[in-house]
Amino acid sequence: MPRIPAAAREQARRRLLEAGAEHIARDGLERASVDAIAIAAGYAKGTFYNYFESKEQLFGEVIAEGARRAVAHYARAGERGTTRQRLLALAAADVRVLQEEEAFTQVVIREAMAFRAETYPLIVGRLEPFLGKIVAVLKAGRAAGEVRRGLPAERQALLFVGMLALMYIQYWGNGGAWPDLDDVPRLVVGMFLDGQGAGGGGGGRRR
Amino acid sequence: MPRIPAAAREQARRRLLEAGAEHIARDGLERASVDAIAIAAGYAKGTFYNYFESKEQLFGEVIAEGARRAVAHYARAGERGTTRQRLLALAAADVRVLQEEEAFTQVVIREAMAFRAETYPLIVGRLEPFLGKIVAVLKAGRAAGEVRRGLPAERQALLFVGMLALMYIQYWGNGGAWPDLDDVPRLVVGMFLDGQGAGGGGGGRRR
Amino acid sequence: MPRIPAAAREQARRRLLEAGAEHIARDGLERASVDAIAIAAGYAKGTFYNYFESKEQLFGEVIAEGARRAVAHYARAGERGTTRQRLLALAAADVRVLQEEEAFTQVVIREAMAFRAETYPLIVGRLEPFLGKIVAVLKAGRAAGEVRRGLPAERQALLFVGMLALMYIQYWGNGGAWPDLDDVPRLVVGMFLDGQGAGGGGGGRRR
Amino acid sequence: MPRIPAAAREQARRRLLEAGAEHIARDGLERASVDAIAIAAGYAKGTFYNYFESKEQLFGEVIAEGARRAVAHYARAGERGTTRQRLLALAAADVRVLQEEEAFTQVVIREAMAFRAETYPLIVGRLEPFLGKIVAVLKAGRAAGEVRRGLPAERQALLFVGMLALMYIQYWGNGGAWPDLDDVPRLVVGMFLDGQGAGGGGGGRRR
DNA sequence: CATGAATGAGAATTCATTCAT
DNA sequence: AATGAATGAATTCTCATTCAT
Repeated sequence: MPRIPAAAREQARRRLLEAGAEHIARDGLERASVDAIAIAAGYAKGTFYNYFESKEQLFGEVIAEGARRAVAHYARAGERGTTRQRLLALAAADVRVLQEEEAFTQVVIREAMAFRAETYPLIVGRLEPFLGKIVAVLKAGRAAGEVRRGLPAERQALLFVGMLALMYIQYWGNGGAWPDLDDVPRLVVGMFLDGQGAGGGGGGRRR
Repeated sequence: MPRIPAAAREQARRRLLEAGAEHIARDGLERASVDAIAIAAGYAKGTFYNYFESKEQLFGEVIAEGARRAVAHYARAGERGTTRQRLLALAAADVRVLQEEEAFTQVVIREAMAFRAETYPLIVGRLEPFLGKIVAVLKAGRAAGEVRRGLPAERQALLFVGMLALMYIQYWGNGGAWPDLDDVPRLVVGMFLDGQGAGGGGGGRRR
Repeated sequence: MPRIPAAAREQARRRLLEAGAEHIARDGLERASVDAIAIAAGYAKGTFYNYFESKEQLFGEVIAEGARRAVAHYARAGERGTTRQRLLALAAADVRVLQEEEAFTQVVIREAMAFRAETYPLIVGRLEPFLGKIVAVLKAGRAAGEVRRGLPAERQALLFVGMLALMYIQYWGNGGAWPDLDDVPRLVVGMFLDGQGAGGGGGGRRR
Repeated sequence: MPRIPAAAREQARRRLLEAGAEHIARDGLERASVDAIAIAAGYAKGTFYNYFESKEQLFGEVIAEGARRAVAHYARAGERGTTRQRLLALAAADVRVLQEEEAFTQVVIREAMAFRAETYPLIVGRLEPFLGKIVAVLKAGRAAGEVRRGLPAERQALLFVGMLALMYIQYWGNGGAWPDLDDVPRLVVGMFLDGQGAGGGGGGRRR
């Protein structure tokens, strides 16, 4: 097994994946063209098929890769502190993923929101590691009396990531005008734990 | 000028609109084919173009019609009671729209979540009447000390509908397994006002 | 036979014919649409087919009508004087036709110039009456020694109308800038009889 | 990058261009179908679009190519002799173009005669080189007293090519029966310089 | 491996023509 | 007679995928 070729091969694949993510994020799966992706990656059309079986397979890989990259960020977050602090850390990690891998994140979120029976479980599956972390934090929080028990922790975790996604959608939808990405963790965690009713804890002070 | 045609014409248009909503909801705008829509409506391909200028125009009309039908439901909701009660009524109205016009609602939500710069403002515009109602309730709630003031009421309203959409997405995404649509108003309003932290009211009173 | 209906019918037909000539002149046979023609004539699409079997048939009728109207003008021209004078009168009659029936004339000339084996004989046939007049003049001219005998008079006549058409084409082709239509008879007859060589008469001074 | 392809590609393009010229010459731009052209060239429909952006672009290229091929023939004609001899040589060169590139020539002439504001200047532009040659000959002829000065030389040149076109149209219109193409230069130059009046060399009675 | 020419299924759209009212 | 809704054949153009070099 030649060592360099394997690396070279991996690099070509990576470039195609990145280009694919960008095009699919910008144009959607249908409109993104294999030709344009290959060229953006610096290859000719035919080369694409040396690395991916089809456009759909690329799409799956983009989602997988997006999830993989996210997990790397989550790994070091949410370990310590109160439930609120740990959730803030997880949300901040997610925002960092968005900032560093915007195209991949957009593809994942857009597809998640398309709630197509074919891809929805796939995506939930991919998000599993992140969700798992959140669930762990929430369960600890429930044990500590910091989190309500009305819903299963797994549902709560889905709501949490859903609220993150809502923020991103707003952010993308109005061209970055609101919210400031740095505010997102505080906003989401505040919303998630306290709600907008007047009863709860201290909503959103400082940042 | 024929005598019945005005009505007949309207009915044909309606059938195409319904079929269009269903196909676009199921397949997305790109994948939905004019041919299939026309046939599903009981017409030949060419007939479609006697009623709509293009697939894109149909899409716009589907969204407009979806918004129109929704508004009719909202009209009678949210008039009286505490903020919580009024929000429950508004959410219930939205759920009723979903139940009665599932395809139209799916198209609107899916497109809203696709956050495409071209359609996002359009959709927000269409939702204006509903948002307006929510904003009014929230402002009254803020005046009564029942709603927090950390965010502008308009942002809060967007979060509220966003959370409704999240529920629908879950609902569609796992084939109707959860949540039960009848629970959605309570879930969303509870989440929106109280959050999942342990501080607030008693989370889930059953129904 | 009801008298008025017959007249009404004739009038409807006439309006469709005029509208047809204009649209075909402007857009060409392919691009001209039956729908647009009918509407321009003040009728609905279907009515067109009460008067013409098809768009192609309309086209034939437009050509026939164009020729018919032209003949009416020629009828009174070219009767007397020298060959040159008589040709001038015929050319002037032709120019008058152009001015009064521009759409019909354009259709006829454009189609003649498309030299399609299917329509070319048809058109030549339609032009027969005009050509006949010219041939008569030319034959008299040949007898009088005013016209050369190198070619059959029929060929000469075709050249003569061809040269008229060339002038019209220039006229239409550059938006009416040149030649002035009033100059056309003098230009064409001068060209036809004298050529541009230096031998002959004095080309073209004033008019 | 393949080794031969440059040549192969050029050849494919050429075949499509030829087929396009033939179909457009026979059927006109509207009626000619991309599908039929591709098949006539020995390719599948889609291949056409690897070489041309649209049918309209092909059309433009056919005209350009027609002009290009013509210019090559003109290059060596009309250099020496009397005005009559030089015009004969130019006309002969044009006839040779017609014979060798009949389809291209037909397209150019048909389109020129359709006097459409969009293409007319284009075509006149393409003919520029040929017209320039004629103008040069005519100007020399005027200086030598062999050509009349009634019209600008540029107009005279247009008349000259117009008369050539008239001959071709007759030729095509009646299936090649008349005139014999070899006679065309003599016919056209005779007509152009001397006209059909009886004066011949010197016989022009003025008016 | 890379390339890019060739392919052909598919999609949108147009429009002449028919025909029931 | 007039109407205009319905039709479907035809056309242009796109693009994922294959494959010979």
